[in-house]
Amino acid sequence: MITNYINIKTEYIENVLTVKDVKNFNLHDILESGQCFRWVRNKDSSYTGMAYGKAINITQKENDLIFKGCNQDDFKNTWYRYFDFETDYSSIIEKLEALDSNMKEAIKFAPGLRVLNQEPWELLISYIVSANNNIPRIKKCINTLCERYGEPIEFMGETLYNFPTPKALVEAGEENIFLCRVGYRAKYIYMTAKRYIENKDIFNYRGEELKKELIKFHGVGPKVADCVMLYTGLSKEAFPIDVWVKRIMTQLYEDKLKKEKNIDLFARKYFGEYAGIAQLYLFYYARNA
DNA sequence: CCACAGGACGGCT
DNA sequence: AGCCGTCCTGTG
Repeated sequence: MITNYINIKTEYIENVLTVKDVKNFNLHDILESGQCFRWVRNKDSSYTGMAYGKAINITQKENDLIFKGCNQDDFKNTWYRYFDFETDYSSIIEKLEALDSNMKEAIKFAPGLRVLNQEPWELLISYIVSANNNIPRIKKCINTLCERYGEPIEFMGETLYNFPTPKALVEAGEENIFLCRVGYRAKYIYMTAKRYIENKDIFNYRGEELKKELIKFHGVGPKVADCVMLYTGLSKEAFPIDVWVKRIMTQLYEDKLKKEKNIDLFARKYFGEYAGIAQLYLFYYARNA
């Protein structure tokens, strides 16, 4: 069974869905780019993970993506958007490459990167955990929270876990959250879960208004707010600035930054509506090149 | 044992 | 408004 979507086409046989001839898509780079923390790489190089309550196993073979344990509705309703297939990266790359040779080089290093559309609540907590923390430990903390307070799901002979609900974290309490080795962030996580239950509608906001609302949560500053906005797909203009991005931006755009010393403002003017995508290329390039 | 890495907070000026 | 000590854990 063949189905045509905007930008891609898929083939479906017995719970295996193949996306054919993908362009600007590298599964490994996308899932190891620091924007998500819960995907597990298997020995056969496939990735297993969950989002929006659905478990999946994905393998990339050249320009084909093989989704195991995926029916056509799951792909249409969840994974098509999760992997941002609705966005035409070729045209965005063309625009960014036209800006300068720095962008050209960063994109050339990992042209298969994409910004995922992840779940807002999960990202809010995940990026509170990420503050003042490194990626292996962030993953460990989040996995522990999921194993202890998330709903278990059986998938291809193993047990996966949904991300804990706000209610589950409130019921766990600050002391038990602390035992997941999140350190002083336990208080932030607990308070955020409580506040989120009262303010579930915040993700109806967009842009600067959403950022202002996000920063009202304890443990959420400008960087965390930008990450949540970008990696949920709620704002592709958000430009999260961590030490790596700050380092590479001051290095690559030294002259241009003399006029506009606020990196965030400069980036949003310079990269425009795709600042967030530019950030991902630069971040990955700065960390791995 | 110590130094360091990683953002937000809160108290200070 | 900006500066800076503190928070916790893992690694070298």
